[in-house]
Amino acid sequence: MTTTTTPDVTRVRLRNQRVILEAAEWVFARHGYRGASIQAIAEAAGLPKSNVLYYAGSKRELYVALLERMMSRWNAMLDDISVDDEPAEVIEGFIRSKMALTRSHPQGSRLFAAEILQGAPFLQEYLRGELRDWVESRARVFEQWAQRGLMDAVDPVWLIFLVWSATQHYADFEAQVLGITDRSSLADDDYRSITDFLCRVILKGCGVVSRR
Amino acid sequence: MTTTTTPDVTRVRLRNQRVILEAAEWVFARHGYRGASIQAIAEAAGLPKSNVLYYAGSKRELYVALLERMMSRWNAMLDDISVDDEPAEVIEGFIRSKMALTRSHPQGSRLFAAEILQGAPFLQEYLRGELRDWVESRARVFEQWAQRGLMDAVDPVWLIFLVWSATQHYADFEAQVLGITDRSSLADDDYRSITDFLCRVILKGCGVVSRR
DNA sequence: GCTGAACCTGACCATTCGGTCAATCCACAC
DNA sequence: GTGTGGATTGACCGAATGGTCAGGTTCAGC
Repeated sequence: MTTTTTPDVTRVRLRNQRVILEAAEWVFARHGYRGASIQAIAEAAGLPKSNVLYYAGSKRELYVALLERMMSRWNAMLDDISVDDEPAEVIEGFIRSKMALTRSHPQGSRLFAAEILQGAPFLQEYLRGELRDWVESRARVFEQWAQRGLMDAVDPVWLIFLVWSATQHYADFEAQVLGITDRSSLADDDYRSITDFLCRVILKGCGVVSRR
Repeated sequence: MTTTTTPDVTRVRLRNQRVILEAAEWVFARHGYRGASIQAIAEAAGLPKSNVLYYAGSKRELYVALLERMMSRWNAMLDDISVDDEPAEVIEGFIRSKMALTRSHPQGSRLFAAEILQGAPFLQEYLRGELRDWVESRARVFEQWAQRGLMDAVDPVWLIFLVWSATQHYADFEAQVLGITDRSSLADDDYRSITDFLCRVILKGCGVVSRR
């Protein structure tokens, strides 16, 4: 079984790494990179501080690992589209997949928000690289749709930001949403209601017409 | 030259308090409550740490003072409306005033975001109190407008959150917006373009009709 | 049951944290 | 001058920070 230099991937290793990542995501999302302490992460994970550092290496490595995990989830969502696709389907799918990501990984969304809030020191490259390319390629398709009269001629970049912000909100500002709506948590029904609302308003607001 | 109980020594006091508040808002917005250090605030203000504490009292007092300043700006924006008002005017004014707040006080917006991200420990009361009341009173008006056929029957609370999130985004996620759009800052023209986009899409998306 | 690698962790380190305090500075009224 | 009261700040405190390390335990493979 033993083959390379990397330590054996034991069951206990996987379990501890998972526990540590979950705890760290929670603490980093709540308090940001600087505000998070390894001691707090260790307590959330139910492990001694030394044990956390044994697996994580360092605070920075742990943080970067979490960002990379979240970025890979983002990338899995960023499918490509073609001008021949159906605008309504694409934009609705865009909203729904982004909302699903917010719903399934609220901690990761908040971690991302905290990273951007501090000026995105670890994500500059990603933002100015592949994410920008993805936005621009989508923007070109939206513009072509507008030229063909399939939707209004709105700025496609602002439209993308609108979808991102409107969905992201329910993770990042959850405390505000819960406080104002007098809930202790958002249920599946709430998310369905919000998603339907956003699809309806944004599609109509952009004048998206179905080709069918 | 006024010679009452407060001599012009207060000028020094006011100046330092202002400088400290600005520096603290920047650091707190970037790193959150825990992640911000008084030393960092002092350096940003160009003052010794002791001097910052002399005026601020404590880290907590400084943070609370900043939150209160930001909340008073929020409240100044939260005008009341009546069912007899013009829906298009009210909602457009709502979007524009929120966007203006984002534009004029991005640091304060980010501070607010960081506070919510950490679970709003200092703002629970405000969120569950006057802000909730304001949202509910607005929501009732929106519902009446929908009953009268002046706009679509969308959930008014989700609509309010949509406006908040879409505008807030350009302060909180500024680093992302700048990275993706390849800008070094957002100009007045950009803000005008974004605001017009949001008014157009959201008004149309809610089916707001003018009574005129 | 032996062995070695992986796992675990209390003790420790230098630095930074929020905060205190006494000494000093300084502008102005007397 | 001299007193006065706020403004200033370096020195200092105990606690917490990220990180290291030595010495221990556990356990699978032989």
